[in-house]
Parts: sequence; C-alpha cells; structure tokens
Amino acid sequence: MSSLVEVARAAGVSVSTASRVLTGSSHPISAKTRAKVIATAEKLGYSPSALARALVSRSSRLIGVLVSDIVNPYFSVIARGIDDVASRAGYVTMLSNVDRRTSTEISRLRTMRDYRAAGVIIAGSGFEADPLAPDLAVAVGQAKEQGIQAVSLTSRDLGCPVITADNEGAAHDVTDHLLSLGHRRIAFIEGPPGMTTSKQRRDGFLACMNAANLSDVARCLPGGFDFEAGHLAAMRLIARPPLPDAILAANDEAAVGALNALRQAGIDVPGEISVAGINDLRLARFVGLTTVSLPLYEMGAMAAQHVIDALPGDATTTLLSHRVIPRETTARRPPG
Amino acid sequence: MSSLVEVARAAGVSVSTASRVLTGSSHPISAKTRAKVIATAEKLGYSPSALARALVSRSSRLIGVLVSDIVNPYFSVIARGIDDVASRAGYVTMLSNVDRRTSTEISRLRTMRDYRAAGVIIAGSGFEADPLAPDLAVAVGQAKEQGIQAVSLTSRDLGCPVITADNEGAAHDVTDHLLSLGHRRIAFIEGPPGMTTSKQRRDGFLACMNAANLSDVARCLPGGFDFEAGHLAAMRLIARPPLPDAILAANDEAAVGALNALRQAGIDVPGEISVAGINDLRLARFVGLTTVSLPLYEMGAMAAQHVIDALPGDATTTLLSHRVIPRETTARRPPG
DNA sequence: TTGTAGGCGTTATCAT
DNA sequence: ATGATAACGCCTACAA
Repeated sequence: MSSLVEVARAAGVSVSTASRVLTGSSHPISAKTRAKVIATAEKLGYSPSALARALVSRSSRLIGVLVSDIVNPYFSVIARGIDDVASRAGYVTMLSNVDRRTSTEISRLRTMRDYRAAGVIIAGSGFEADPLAPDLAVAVGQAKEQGIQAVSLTSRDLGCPVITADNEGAAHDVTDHLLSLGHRRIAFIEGPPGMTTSKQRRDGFLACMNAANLSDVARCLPGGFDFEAGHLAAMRLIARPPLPDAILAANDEAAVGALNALRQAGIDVPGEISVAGINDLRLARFVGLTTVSLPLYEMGAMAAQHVIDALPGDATTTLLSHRVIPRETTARRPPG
Repeated sequence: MSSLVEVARAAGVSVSTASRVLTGSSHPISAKTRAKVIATAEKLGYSPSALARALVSRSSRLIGVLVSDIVNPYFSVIARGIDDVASRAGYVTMLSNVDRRTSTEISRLRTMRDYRAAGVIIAGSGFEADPLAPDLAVAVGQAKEQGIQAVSLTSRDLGCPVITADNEGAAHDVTDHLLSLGHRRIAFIEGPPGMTTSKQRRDGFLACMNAANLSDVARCLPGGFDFEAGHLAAMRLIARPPLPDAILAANDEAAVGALNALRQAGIDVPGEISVAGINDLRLARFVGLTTVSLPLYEMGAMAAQHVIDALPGDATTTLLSHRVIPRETTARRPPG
C-alpha cells in the first residue's frame, strides 16, 4: 500500500528514522517521533514489503517444504507441524509436491532458493541407488552456501541435518508387540520397492524376527504404501493357505487394504489373524487398526524450528520417538 | 548465486543486454552476444532472483492458499489441484492453515499481500453472522487494489470470484439416490453449526425431501464434519428407535463415524439401514461408502488458473459439477 | 537523536 | 543492437 518513504514523509521524518521505529530497532529514538511515526504508519495502513526486506537482508521469512504428495496424510501432518511453528514465528510455508521424483525435488529446491527461502524442509524419502541423489546433494550444498537452511525428514545423504522417525525401531516394536500376543508366523507387506523408508521398516521387522529366532517363519512380500497394494498382497496370502498368524504392513493405508481383503474373504480379524500398520494416521483410528504412532507432526515442528533458529549441525541426526498403539485388529493368538 | 551484473560483466556486456537475453525478451540481440551471455550465465550457474524480479514488477509468482486445516483431506485435495497447475506455470504455493478463524484469515491474507502474491485462494467456508466477515471483505478489497487476485472456493460474500462445488445440489442428489432406493425416513447429520457449507448441504437435503412430500419424515440432527460427531449422532439415533431407513451425513468422515457406531451396535449396513456421505474422499473408497464426488481437485486447479491468467470477474460464481457414487453402504430398502 | 546515501538484483525507459 | 540509469521498497553503515 503505502511505502516507508510515504510514511516518513507524512510523519515529517527521514526514512531511516521511520525504518528504525517500525522495525523495532534498538537505535535510540525520541519518544515523540516514535509515537508520530507509529501513528502515521497506522493511519496510512503501512505494511512493510516482505519482498524488499528479503532482497536487502538476503533472506526471506519463507520456509520451503518438499513433500511427495500433500494428499497423503503422512505428509499433510508433517506440513501442519511445520506451518504451525512457522506461522507462529511470522514465517510462511511454501509447499511443493514432488511425487517422489528427485529431479522435481532439485528443480523445486532451486525455485525456493530463488525466493531466498530461510530454509527448505525435504520431507520425502530417498531411493537406493538413485542416480540423481548426488545432484540433489549438490543443490542442497549450494543452497546452504547461500545461507539457506536445509533439513531432511528421512535419513538421506544430503549433507544436511536429519530429523526423523525411527522407522526401523518402529517396525521392530510393532513386530515385537505381535510376538508378545503369541503370533509366530508373521507376514510383512513391504513398502514401495527401493525406497529407503521401506527398507528401514522391513529391516526392523526382520531384526525383531531374527532376535526371536523366527527368521524361518518371517515372510516378506512385495507391496506398497497404498490401499490397493495392501489389498493385493493380502489376496496373495489368502490364495496360498495356510494364513500367517499376523500381517504387518509397511504403513497404515496398506494395512487397511489388507484388512479389507481379509474381511471380504470372510476371514475374521483379529479372530483368525491379526493385522497391524505403521504411522497412526487418522484412518487407523477410524478402523481400529493397531499401529505405531510416528512423530510426524513433531518432525515438522522441530524442523521448522531448526530453520527459524538457524541452527547448525550438518551431520546431525535426530531420532524422535514412537509408540505402539494397540487397537482392535490385533488379539492374542488363538490356541491351536 | 551470481547476479545479473556478474553475468553481464563476465560476458562483457551491459546488464540490460544480459537481462534481455536471459528473460527471452523480443528485443533484437545479435546471435553471438546472445550465445555468449547464455554461455556465461550457464557457467556461473546464474538464476534470477525471484525477489528482485517481484519487487520491480510489483507481483510475484507466489499463490497464497488459505485452508482451514491441511490435514483435512478435503483441503489437501484442493491444495493439490492448486499446486499442480501453479507449479506447471512456474508459480509456487504459499500455504496457510487458518483453523476456520476469520481473524486468522485476515492476518494471513495480509502476510500474503506483503509478499506481493499474484493471488490468494480462500478455500474455507464462512459462517453465518460472522462479525468479522466485513473485515475480511475489506482486506480482500485492499488486496485487489494492489493487483492481487482473490478467489473463494465457497460462496462467501467477499467481492471476489467464486469457484465452488454445488453443495446444495450434491446433497439433493444423494438424497434423491436414497429415495430411489425406496428409503423414506431419512436422517441428516448436519455439519458444523453456522457454517455456510453445512447450511447448503442441509438445504439440499430438505429441498429434495420436500419435493418428494417427505418433509414430515425428514429429520436433521446436530453433528459436525468429523468422525466423532457422526458417531455421536448415530448413537443418538440408535438410542431412540425406530431407526430411520437411511442416514445421510454432511460429509464422508461423519458418515464413517455413523457407520462405525451402527456396526458396533450390531446393526447391519446396508441390510437394515443405508448410510451415505458427501465429498468422496479416499476414505470413502476404503470403506465402500456411498457418497457424492465433489470437484475438489478441479476447484483448486481452476482457481489457480484463474489467478495465473489474471482473469477478471468479481461477481462471478462458477459451479462445478458433482456425481453420486453408489457403493456398498446403501442398498434397496428391505420390504416390510 | 536524526538524516544521508549506497546497495540488494531486476526490469524498463531512454539514449546511443 | 547495445548501454546507462532510474526506479522497486527497504536496511544500514556513516555522518551530522
């Protein structure tokens, strides 16, 4: 609307004086000029141009967020965590959907750099043997040279701090929960092939089974993170009896897909078989799914705080804690 | 990284020339200088400052999005629609959660104005008799004076174009679907009290019932847009038999809550009673819920396009079409 | 305590 | 075809 010069002119002071009072500078200002400036700024409806401010200060109050797909509740919860602390601190979130494509991550990262974002939070998981991973790391490095904070929400070799959930531990702990209910033959429906997060969760599952000397009855089958993948995997299981004692899916949505297939086939859950997931999304509550609650919101919130506080710590990895949430899709293994 | 002046200097040309070739201006440039500039820009990894560009052009390529809560899939689908067309056009989305608070909408709108957003898309519904509504309208007006496009995704008196779903028509049409299955005594679980969208959906339900001369057996009960509200409303219904023939909830999540209560009470859906919702979120597919598909993604996409194309049309209202999606929670009314 | 002036990185106008 | 220069709106030494 009205610019600083206009306010200054109207208040009969210089721009610097106006700037000083309006930015709350510690520079000494007489009480009366301060009052006058504030009053006229108020009257003129002055609001500083975030753009000009960012241009001169070489850093905006924008926080970039790279998610795979905001429609996926896993990411929307993270985004909410970010935005809550961001907006509380006067920052605003720039969101971008990258559909798990590293090339898109790179180009969006560049865009956010062009807006001199205070920081960029990379929420999606990486893939093993991703040929573009080094390029992303380079882009991250360049961003940092420009004073842009970068934080990854999955363990990814990007040369930036990592704030993440303990995927392996979470998978381990639900598996352990299943074992504690007396289940032995457990099937694990894997996440998307090649995805780091998928691998971590499978590793957690296998580690737990191995520790219980049950690696011979641990079974992994290809799956994915969506309903259909879970459904399909369960169908395959149903097609080749006997059923395992329990099924653990790599995430909640796939677990619900499996649950659905099982019940459609007339199989009683948890009477005949137990089912569990990972994430504890809202959906899990709706269907009474046993799962592990991951600190998604907290990851977002902490990452945003990290950016705002301009914290250092490039090689740092922060592991936030999870918690098994027993619900109605798991039960003690029936005798026999 | 390197600025335009650096590129110009390195290429041995003036900034204006460099600017002209790098912006793809139609201004005539000799082939060789053009090549030289492009080469050095490439070598120096030049990328224009979106900030400086926005400052001088008085408009950025940022699109503001105001949602109630991005975790709510209703909004995340809209956000996805926006971001898809935005990013395709080189724009980036600024997201803000306002938790249905008009005061927050106003302040966030101001923030986006301070970034000289190309436009702001207001996704959340308004409330009747909202004392702050005029203030929001004023803020929208000021934004427009600055050349910021504004688009509302619900019918709201903001002095800006409206691109929305036909909530009333959608509710009418599912109700009609229920009637076509032979149901007569239908209960409607309302949305959040006072919310415009709630009212529109209830109106659509009542209009359809009236038209069928069934207003005496149409029943509205207080509810909300979440699982718990739907659950509670259904519990109330169960507590006072006889059950209606069918239940229509103001949205999918509440419908799933109702479904859950019913089944927990041992009531067969759709054997004894039919249940339907509105929105057609992913969740509806998972549980086989009959619902109406609203053009959420399209609303977002079209609104973003509107902003990008800087279309006029202040008093315009665009109604996008919906479609009833019959699934497994509704069936023909059992005889007797 | 207040003011002057230079610069942040672009674009656009006006010369050359 | 190319170049100098004035904005855009703000911050921050440096002066006064």
